[in-house]
Amino acid sequence: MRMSRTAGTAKKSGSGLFLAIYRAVRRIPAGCVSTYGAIARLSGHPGLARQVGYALAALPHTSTVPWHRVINAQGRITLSDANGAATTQRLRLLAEGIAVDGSGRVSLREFGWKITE
DNA sequence: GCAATGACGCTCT
DNA sequence: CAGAGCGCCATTG
Repeated sequence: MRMSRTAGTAKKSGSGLFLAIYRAVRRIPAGCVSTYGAIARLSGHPGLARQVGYALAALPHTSTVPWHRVINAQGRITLSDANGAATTQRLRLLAEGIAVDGSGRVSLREFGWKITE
């Protein structure tokens, strides 16, 4: 595992939750998107969908976690967008071949990650 | 230890 | 499909 522990706040928090979430997000194959609830569930913490977003929010730039592939169950990009992160995510998804409309909506029906492994 | 917050999920309208 | 309300739980002040 890459030293993603550089997650400043996350590393200090010492909660395995963050690490578990990061691992689940990394599990997402390219060209697919997953939901916070799914990540929480895959990470072994069902119901902690909110904390998934919290963990990603604390995610450092040095991390190789494809957080942009994580969206809400509605297939919508819900981000604080304090620094234009939402825009970044939209661009990244488009780069992955994922169709995102002007409202930041993605077709989970088409790109929603399906555990096929 | 309590109160407030948040990149959420689900149901109803 | 869009909007509003309620519930869940960990992190932070």
